[in-house]
Amino acid sequence: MARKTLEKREDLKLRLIEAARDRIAADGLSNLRARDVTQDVGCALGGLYTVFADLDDLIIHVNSTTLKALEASLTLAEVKDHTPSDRLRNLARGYLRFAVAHRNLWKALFDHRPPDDRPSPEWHLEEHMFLMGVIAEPLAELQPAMSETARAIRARTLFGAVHGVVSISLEGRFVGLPIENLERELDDFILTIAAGAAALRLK
Amino acid sequence: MARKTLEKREDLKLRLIEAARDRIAADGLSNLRARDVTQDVGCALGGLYTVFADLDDLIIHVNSTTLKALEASLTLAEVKDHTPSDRLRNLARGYLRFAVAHRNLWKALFDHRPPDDRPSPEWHLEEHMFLMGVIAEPLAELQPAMSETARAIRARTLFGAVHGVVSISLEGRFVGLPIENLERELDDFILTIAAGAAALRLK
DNA sequence: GAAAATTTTGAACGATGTTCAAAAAATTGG
DNA sequence: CCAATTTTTTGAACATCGTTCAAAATTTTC
Repeated sequence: MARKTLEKREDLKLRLIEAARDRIAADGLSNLRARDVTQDVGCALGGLYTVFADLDDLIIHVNSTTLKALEASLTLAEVKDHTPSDRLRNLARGYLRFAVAHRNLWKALFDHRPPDDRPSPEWHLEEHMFLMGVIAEPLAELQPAMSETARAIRARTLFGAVHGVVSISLEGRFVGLPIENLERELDDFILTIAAGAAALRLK
Repeated sequence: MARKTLEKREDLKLRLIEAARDRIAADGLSNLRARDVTQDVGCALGGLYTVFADLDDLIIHVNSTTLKALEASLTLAEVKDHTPSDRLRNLARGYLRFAVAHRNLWKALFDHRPPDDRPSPEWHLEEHMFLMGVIAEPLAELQPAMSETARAIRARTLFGAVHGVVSISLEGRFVGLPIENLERELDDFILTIAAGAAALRLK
């Protein structure tokens, strides 16, 4: 009956991910401790290493669930029959709101650096790609003349820009500045880019 | 003769900063070890704690020198009698080139997170402000109608965007993509923003 | 030059991720 | 059903950190 043990392993895995997620959400990634999560789920310290390669592996799995939640959040905000500019603005807003609502989990997505000799696995890197994908769509409408590969690069650039703006807004010392102001600033930023893209297209 | 001991302390401080900088530049911030830097300068392990509060304090001083180098690099690229759009593009290029040339030192600027109960000192936070300052200038030309405070926020937004674009370009898996392509992409991005700002100004 | 003050030292401490031999539990065979 | 065997789980032990602090080394004072 190998079935039962497999299920138990999978169950432990899920419970560890959930415990780690709760810990990160509450105290931040830098305060995550192997001893804490194993105690939370009621297994021995070594138990963690029977289902995960190491703590980084566990964190990657937490980040994976966070990415899925972000994906759900963003695709929900997607409305097909808006202008490309509106759609990009909604995506940026959705990203900002998710970051505000799940600050520590969102920060963990980018604060986590796997050790040099053990980079993130391919399957996790690919999970990041959907972010580029959802951006690439409205971008295709905005600049239809662009080649597929150029658009992929541009989508990455756009995501980097939005992420950078959200990051610097939420970290720094400007926290306390009302969310509405951040959102308006981000709206303006996206609007400027969309207007610029449109203007250059006409030239 | 308190003079001599003061000088020696100051000298140790400088040598530790230099050793730490070399270590970070060579192996990255995450591979910096107190035992390594103290061995490099030839003092005891505890010696570090006679001139710095802790390792974070030393890292902050390394980051301070990096910021000064970045400032020198960016102000050098500044040419007053260009169009605002050109000046912003030059700043962005300068930022990208600095990041590429001093990858690990540049990454340390943002990877370093002081512990929750010991945030970065005020003097170091203010060192970041010059980055906003150099951006605010060409921005003032581009959007003269904007209020001072709105422009400060916009400068921060713009820096966040450029930093985000450079970050995502240099990290991710796209490394290996020729610098020229990154630079062209960044140029286009800045150009788009400048064109958008100009277009919206006319409306 | 001896006593006092100061500086430097590095062994020791506490915290942390990780390992692995042994204990516990589950499976198998008769 | 029980004993033998395999598998799983355990947590003490280890290695590696940053940090401390009493003692040694040095410098200053008188």
